[in-house]
Amino acid sequence: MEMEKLVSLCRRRGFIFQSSEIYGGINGFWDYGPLGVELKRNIKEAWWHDMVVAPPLGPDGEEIHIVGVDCAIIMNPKVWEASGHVAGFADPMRKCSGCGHFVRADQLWQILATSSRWVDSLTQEFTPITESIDSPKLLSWAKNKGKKLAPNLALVRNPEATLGSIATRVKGQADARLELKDILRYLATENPDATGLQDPCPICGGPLGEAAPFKLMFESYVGVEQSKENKVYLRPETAQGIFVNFKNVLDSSRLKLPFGIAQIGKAFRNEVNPRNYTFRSREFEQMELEFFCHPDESAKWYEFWRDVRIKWYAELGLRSDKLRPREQSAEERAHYSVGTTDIEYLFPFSDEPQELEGVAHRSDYDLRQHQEHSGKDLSYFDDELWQKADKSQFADKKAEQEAKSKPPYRFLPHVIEPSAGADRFTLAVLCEAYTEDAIPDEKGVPQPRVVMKFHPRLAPIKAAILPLVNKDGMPEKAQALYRELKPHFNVFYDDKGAVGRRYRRQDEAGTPFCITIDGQTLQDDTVTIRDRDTTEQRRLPMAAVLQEIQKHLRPGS
RNA sequence: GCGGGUGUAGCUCAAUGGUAGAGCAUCGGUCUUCCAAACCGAGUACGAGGGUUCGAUUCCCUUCACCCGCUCCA
Repeated sequence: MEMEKLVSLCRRRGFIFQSSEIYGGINGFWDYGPLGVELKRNIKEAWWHDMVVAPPLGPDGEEIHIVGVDCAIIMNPKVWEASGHVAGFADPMRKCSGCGHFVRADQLWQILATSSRWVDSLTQEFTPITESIDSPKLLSWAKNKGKKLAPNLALVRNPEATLGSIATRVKGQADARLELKDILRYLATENPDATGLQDPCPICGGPLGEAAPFKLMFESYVGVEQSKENKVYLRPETAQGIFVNFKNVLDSSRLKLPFGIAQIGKAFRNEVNPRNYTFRSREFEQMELEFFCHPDESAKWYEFWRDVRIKWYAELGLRSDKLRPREQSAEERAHYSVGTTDIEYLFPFSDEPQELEGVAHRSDYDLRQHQEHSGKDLSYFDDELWQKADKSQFADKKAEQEAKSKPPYRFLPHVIEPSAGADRFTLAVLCEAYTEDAIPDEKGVPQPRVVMKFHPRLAPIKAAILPLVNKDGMPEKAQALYRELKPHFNVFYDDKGAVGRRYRRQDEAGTPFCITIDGQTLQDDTVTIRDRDTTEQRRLPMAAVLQEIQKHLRPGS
């Protein structure tokens, strides 16, 4: 399936529009239309229901307790210092004046040494490159391979001047062994007297500009004065709102470990390059659970939530051959994580599966960070264990107090975080649902059809009520049924045009059931119910329609 | 951010330095007995800004958006 077809359908039927489209749009922002908002709401509600209202039983068959919060998008900026986002999200980047490429300043020399094509080529021909400066050979490299691989390198642009300046400079220190770094800087500089030694771009060899912070968090100001003190950030993830409220929730809800706190909400990241429709947006919605547990049990809960989450996607219709869990390697994991599994989906726009959700074992990293930065105690006291403890082992009150303040009685819980992207799952559901097939017309000739095969729980419209023709009392019967169903779920009434056309319209909207009122309805109050995917029809009493449809909307169905 | 490509009606696509067309879709009407029927009628477009020109949708510049590749993706 090509993405353009899906994008076109989403626009045509009102699933997704470009934000501020009449002004030419804005890169990385999207609006959900009438059908899209229902789809995404159903996704969020399914998540909330299946995670918060009625979570599955735990690994030992025990009940799991999860509560929700809804935190402000703008928080005290210290939150983002504690979480590491201010540092991590403002990496100094250097821009190449040749090709415009950005490179992280702190990784430049590592990238040059290991993954720059032109440096590779250079080091292969001059092994070891640091032994000597072989001018004729460098000149020949510059005129051949260099021309293709590093067009903006000083050595390539202006070999004579560059080699000349190297000769002068290096002469004075003939015995000094030059590091690769020094060589590359010489090769990148035409006129060191004017510019000083320059750092080359790993892509094209052009000179890099000064390092400047590249802000990945959106900034704003609280209050009218745009001063440094008033600077705030739009949250880049919802998780931190949960961590900083850990104590509040604990103190107000009588929860005991293990338990979870869930949140669905918007988050913002100033992505370098939003791409692939809504997949990488600058404003997006997350569905996050922070599950707090005893450190000794964290591995068990990590595996539990990972498996629960994979199953959830499969149940809501993502095909297992396109869905895959991928355990991150130790090098790939964030520094706080003891284990992370990405749940990935094979989108049509990519050859590689892309992340829908990350299930991360965050250990006690976040609570510890906030405890240190805020100076507030965020530890958990295991009252139950303390009650059971043999107090006679303590010499005096002081020893008792001492014991109470330490593990196993008092400790920082570990956290398992299943963090899902609502927009990404919505996109995956749209991709998965999009189907082209053919169904026979009145003459039996197969006609192409586009049908969105949503799981009934997620479908924006659950049923359409269609009078076969607009006469003989059929519209009245149909209206009565429409009014009966409407309070329970989204129903659509359509009496325009031929019935076949109306079926096709509902197919594109992904409506799982079409109820048709025909001549027989007038005689015995039965109607036909058409299955979207098979187009087969069954006849059933009008009075049984509500229950029949509801049967398919129940969680787990 | 760079390189390449694309911007004309809701969609798919024409034509043109001088009044912008079609098919499908949409809406209204006639009709109606199960999978985009027929007929009649209607509305809707040159992404934005600037320049050249008597006149620009067409040529030039800038910009914005989208697609592909590179890059980025705590």
